[in-house]
Amino acid sequence: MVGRMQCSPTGPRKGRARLTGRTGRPRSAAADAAILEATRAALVELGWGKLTMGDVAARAKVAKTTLYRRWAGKNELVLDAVAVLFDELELPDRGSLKDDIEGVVLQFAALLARPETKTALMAVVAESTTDDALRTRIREAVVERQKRLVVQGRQRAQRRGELPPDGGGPEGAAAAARSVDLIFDVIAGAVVHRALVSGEPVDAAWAARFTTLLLAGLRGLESRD
Amino acid sequence: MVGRMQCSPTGPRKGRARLTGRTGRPRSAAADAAILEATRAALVELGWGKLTMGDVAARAKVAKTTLYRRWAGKNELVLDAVAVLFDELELPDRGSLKDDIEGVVLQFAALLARPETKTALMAVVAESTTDDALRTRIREAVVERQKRLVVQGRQRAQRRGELPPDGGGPEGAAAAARSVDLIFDVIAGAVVHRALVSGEPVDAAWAARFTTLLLAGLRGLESRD
DNA sequence: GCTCTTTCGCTACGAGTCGTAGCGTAACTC
DNA sequence: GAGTTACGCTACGACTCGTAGCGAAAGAGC
Repeated sequence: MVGRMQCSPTGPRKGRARLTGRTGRPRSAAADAAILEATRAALVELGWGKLTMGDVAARAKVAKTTLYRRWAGKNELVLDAVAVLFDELELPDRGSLKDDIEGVVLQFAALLARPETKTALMAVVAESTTDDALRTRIREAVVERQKRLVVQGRQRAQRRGELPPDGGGPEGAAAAARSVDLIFDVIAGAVVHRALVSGEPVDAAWAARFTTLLLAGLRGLESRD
Repeated sequence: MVGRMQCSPTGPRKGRARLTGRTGRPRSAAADAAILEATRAALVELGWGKLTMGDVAARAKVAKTTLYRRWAGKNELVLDAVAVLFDELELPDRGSLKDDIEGVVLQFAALLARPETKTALMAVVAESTTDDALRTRIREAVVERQKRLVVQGRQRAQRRGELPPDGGGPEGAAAAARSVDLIFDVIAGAVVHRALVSGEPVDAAWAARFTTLLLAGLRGLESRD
């Protein structure tokens, strides 16, 4: 729920918000769900370019004005509609760093194979190049949240002894953060580029080759850093 | 000139086309240049989302109908307008594979830092997910043409002895082609992701770290492939 | 020169989308 | 019950799209 304009849909209140709860008719949580679902359906059928606010409203069976009361525009709506899909990504423990990476690469590829995610992700990123607020939202809703997978995989590999532990002190923490950022960009970037720009399949064979490359690089990088 | 509808702008004819040359008033090459330049200017000022065909026509001082006579729509026009920028990329020989890669990474980053390229590239790729013809054009006009940089860098490194030579026979050639594809997706993907999705700068320090990672991976990959 | 062919600029048009305003009604809090 | 907010609906001006039709311009072929 990144692009919501005000707040407080119907549902359980948190903390002292119960006391300061706003009066009046609450927003329908069901409408929210219907709108986001309708947005995803419209993305599948029409793609980003031909998707219109009026069409989404009709699918969700809400008034067009209700859409504009909650989201500033198409960008924010679509971002919210697809951001939740990225939270489904997980990092199952397959016993080795190589298998962990291959697993997450294939999972990510499956997500990007869905028509609603691929058309929406690229389009929203494109719009974010001329909209700073949108860029911030993308970072919060997608980028930063998925870095957890890299952090998690790295910790596991360090526990297994496959990678050296972080250096001590603030310096070591900064170096570790830089490594996480770099690895994240390499993995996500390579998969996205292969799938959407090159337009070729991210299958098990490619994932294996990519992982081999990355793993060799990781050992070289970590041993000297 | 990928998205042109028919052909033959004013200019020197090639081969026997001189004899079979069509009669009638030729298309204005100056108008072509003005339109593409106007498109880039509009991209800078408005970004993909707010760019309109009417606006481009006004900037280029041509009639809107002239635009539609040459390009099917916004997608094709913008692709042609930015594709030429990618041809400026070169691979200067800096003496070592590491320096060559760092150089091309920084060059690519500088290209992606330009507002017209970043907003256009992502948007056109997004549209291509629901338009097969457009996807093919992107591959021809951008992707395949830039793979030359990888091929070139690889050959240089092999000549220097920094990488092992390709294996013999059709099998070796296929493996080499797969390697080129993989490396291309990793380099281009990582830089694009860092610059546009993560939204952080691709500076010399990042390029050095990335190159170190890739280089270690390359040696590991090539030695066993 | 002349004719033929194609492109050009211009105007006008219906269709579709945008985002908002206004209104009466529904839902919930105190 | 009073107060407040969300909702559905309609209508609207502004804008963009992509096309059609016209007369004029620019070159090719004779």
